[in-house]
Amino acid sequence: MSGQSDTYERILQSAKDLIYSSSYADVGVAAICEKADVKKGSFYHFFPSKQDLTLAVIDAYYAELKDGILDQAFHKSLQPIERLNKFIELAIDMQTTLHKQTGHVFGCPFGNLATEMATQDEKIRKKIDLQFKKFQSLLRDTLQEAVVRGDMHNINVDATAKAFLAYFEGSMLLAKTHNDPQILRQVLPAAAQLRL
Amino acid sequence: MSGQSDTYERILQSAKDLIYSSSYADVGVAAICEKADVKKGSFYHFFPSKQDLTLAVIDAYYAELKDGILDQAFHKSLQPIERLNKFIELAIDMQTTLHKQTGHVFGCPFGNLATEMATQDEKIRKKIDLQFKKFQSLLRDTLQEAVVRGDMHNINVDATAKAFLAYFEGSMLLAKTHNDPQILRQVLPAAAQLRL
DNA sequence: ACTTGACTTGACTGATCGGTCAACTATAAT
DNA sequence: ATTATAGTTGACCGATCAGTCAAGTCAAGT
Repeated sequence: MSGQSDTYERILQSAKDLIYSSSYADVGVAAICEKADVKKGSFYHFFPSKQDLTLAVIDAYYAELKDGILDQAFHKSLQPIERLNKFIELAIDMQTTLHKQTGHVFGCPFGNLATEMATQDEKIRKKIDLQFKKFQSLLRDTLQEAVVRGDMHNINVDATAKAFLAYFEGSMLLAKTHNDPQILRQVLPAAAQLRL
Repeated sequence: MSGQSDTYERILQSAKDLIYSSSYADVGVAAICEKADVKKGSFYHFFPSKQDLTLAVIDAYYAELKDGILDQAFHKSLQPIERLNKFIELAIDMQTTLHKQTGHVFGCPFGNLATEMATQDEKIRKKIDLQFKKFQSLLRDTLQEAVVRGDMHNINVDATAKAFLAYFEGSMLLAKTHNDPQILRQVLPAAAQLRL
């Protein structure tokens, strides 16, 4: 009744954490099984392939993002531009917390996976592309609401949403490459000022 | 006299192309050797490890970028802001050409490698971070020149340079994820308008 | 002629890769 | 009690991984 089996969830969780903190190619099925305390045979009972697991991981990424950040930041009680600022703030906090705990800036799970897999696995690329589109819609709607309220004039909401996401992903990459979340505090807030 | 040996260069070239078009983990030493028509023993005569090869590949990336784009775009005959626009234009052209030839948008070689390796290999992370810093200096100097000329006022040239690079890298990632260079034409030109 | 050192070759290592499979257990419906 | 189904287990597959090594070629220096 309550969702999938325990084993399934443990595999998914382990894969999500391991792939996020390193990469798709570097995390083997054996490592995922060990972390989940599951034998390889059980793994292939629930997932036909490593690719299928990864597709499920992408959904798990989005669910986690939604529960952890999106629902808070894009709450209707906030004014549209405040939502963008809240999202930026929460994203910085999360990367900062992770950095304190692990010593690493891991960046965006979607961006990481897309960078590695986009030219290698069409199914995975398309699925991440879809998540990006979902988030862009959220941004576009928020920007449109700001326009209606009179907070913005003469902007292309679609292009501005894309620009926001691009700037966000690039900032994450810079912080990851420098392994310093402070970079985010310096550049990321400007994302909410973007106007195309 | 004329640089390194032929074998060395062939290994470096093959590795550069293969890693750029897929990833570090996915490209094995065997594949690099086969493409370079070199036996594995010879590979390890020139490179102590795959990591050392990758460090050399990063330098090769920058050399190619310099010869192919930077020297043209940041030529002194252009006004500072024109240099930024020229860089953007050349980068779009290159990704568009590659897409026509291969059917894929590969994005930025530094961004790709950094995303994959930053949390896994400290030497590689630091080396890519250094290339980013070099490019940021180029941007900062260009922006400073624009300020001196009176084309920009009251901007933080250092933060703006970082923002430019972040926006650039994120745009590349979006184009790669969507496998469509048109995205670059829509969002990338706005990079030259960034002001922090 | 002899030595040196750069370079090449191919066979090899142990470990790990993603994935398979037959046998086994536990649960629940009939 | 019997059967069917879901889930588990551990051994196993061929391929590939990064890296090693002894033996050899070859050209330059003496």
